[in-house]
Amino acid sequence: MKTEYSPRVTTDSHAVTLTVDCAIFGFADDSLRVLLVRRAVEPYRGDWVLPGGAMYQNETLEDAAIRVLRDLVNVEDIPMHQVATYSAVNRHPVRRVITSSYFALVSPEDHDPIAREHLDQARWCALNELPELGFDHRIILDDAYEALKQELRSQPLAFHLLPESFTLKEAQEVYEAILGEELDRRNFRRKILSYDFLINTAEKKPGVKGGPELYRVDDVKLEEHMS
Amino acid sequence: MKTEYSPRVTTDSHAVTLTVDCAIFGFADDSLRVLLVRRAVEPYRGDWVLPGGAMYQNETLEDAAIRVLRDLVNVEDIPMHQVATYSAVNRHPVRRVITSSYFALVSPEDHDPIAREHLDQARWCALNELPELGFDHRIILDDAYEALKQELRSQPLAFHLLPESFTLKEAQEVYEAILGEELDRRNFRRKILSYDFLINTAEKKPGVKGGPELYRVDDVKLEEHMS
DNA sequence: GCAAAAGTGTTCATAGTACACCCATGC
DNA sequence: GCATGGGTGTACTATGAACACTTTTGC
Repeated sequence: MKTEYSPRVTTDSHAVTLTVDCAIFGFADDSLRVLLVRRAVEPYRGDWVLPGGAMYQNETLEDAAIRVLRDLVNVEDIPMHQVATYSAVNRHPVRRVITSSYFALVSPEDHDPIAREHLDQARWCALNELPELGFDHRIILDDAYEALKQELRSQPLAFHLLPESFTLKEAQEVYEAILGEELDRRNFRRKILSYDFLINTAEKKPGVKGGPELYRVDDVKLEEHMS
Repeated sequence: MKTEYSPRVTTDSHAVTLTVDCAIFGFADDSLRVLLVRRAVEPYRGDWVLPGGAMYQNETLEDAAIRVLRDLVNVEDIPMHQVATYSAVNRHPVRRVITSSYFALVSPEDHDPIAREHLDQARWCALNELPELGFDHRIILDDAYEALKQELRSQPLAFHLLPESFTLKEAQEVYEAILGEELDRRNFRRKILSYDFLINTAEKKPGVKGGPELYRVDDVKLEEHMS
């Protein structure tokens, strides 16, 4: 681990710490999960929280969020979306800590998360089985989840969760898990096929009843749909 | 344009300043304006920027934004909306400054803005006549303007700009100025009358051709529409 | 062959957009 | 009385929601 300093933020007279907290969402076991870590130090020792950390001197907040993501699940090139900045005076019981939140959407099976430093556990937690979270992280998580859903409704940002080729049913299951609601199969088909980044491979997925067709994404055209 | 600023001797290499910058929008002379101030000190001396300032020790970012608003135009009880946080390492040429942006919508005629401290001018500037802005404030302003438009499309947040009673034409002019586009009179009527917070006062505005009817807002019901 | 899943099209409701006529008022 | 602006209603379009039947495959 690098020996970086987290900058002390000066306001008019006193020190404020600036951090990022990341809601890293992943799709596993047919449900949407979020990566939580458990604190091994005070305050909130033993409580689950969103992974986060102090911003370093020569990086942006987004850099810091990407670093947190990389250190935890060893994933890069995943877009981080800024959600909001939380600055309540007493949100940290000891110091003044202001945090900016980000969310990302990854494939959990890629790598196991690693609990580092002042953490003793890390796990993918289903959204409907959340423990109580330390600090104001439940609010941050809820806000991030709303932002994720809103983004997904207007942009196809979940296709990197799928394998190289996939059935529309699999894509629909990802959408349903993220949005937390069931979707009509035909309406879903029509909607995502109306984009033009899905390519029918003319192959059928073997071993599955019904013989579903396999699709893959045209990365160039998909990129055009991400504004 | 930009001139030389006094190079800073680094005394604390880990210091970051946390500020707010406010896009305070107002409706005057039939056009949407934004409050700009001119810097009287380096860096960006002589350049127009969004009003802002450092967050104090015992206030939130929102408190700071409200304070900036109050100090400049002496208006309170106006909702401030957080837009985003900007943390590019070199966005301030001298120090590391991270800023959170807010927007608000006020009636400019209420009070004249006051240039204080390290500012020498303040004025309401029409959005289509913007000067070049210092720092990255043009980007911040553009983002805030987009956020304002998006909010207005989904929430009736402009009615506090209107007098106690007003005609629908006057309301429409406010909407058109903010959204930057002309609206169809009948569609606009239908849309805002479909909400239930507008009360027809059964009076007509005197001195105006056509005899437009005066409306006022039911504050309780309006509040219900603000989520 | 039969159960389960995949592929396909139509209808309806809703929201937004475009548009034309009559009425009230100021001058 | 006439020009200007205010008030009203209808048709078109796009978008999302609801819904049923046929075809393919695993077993």
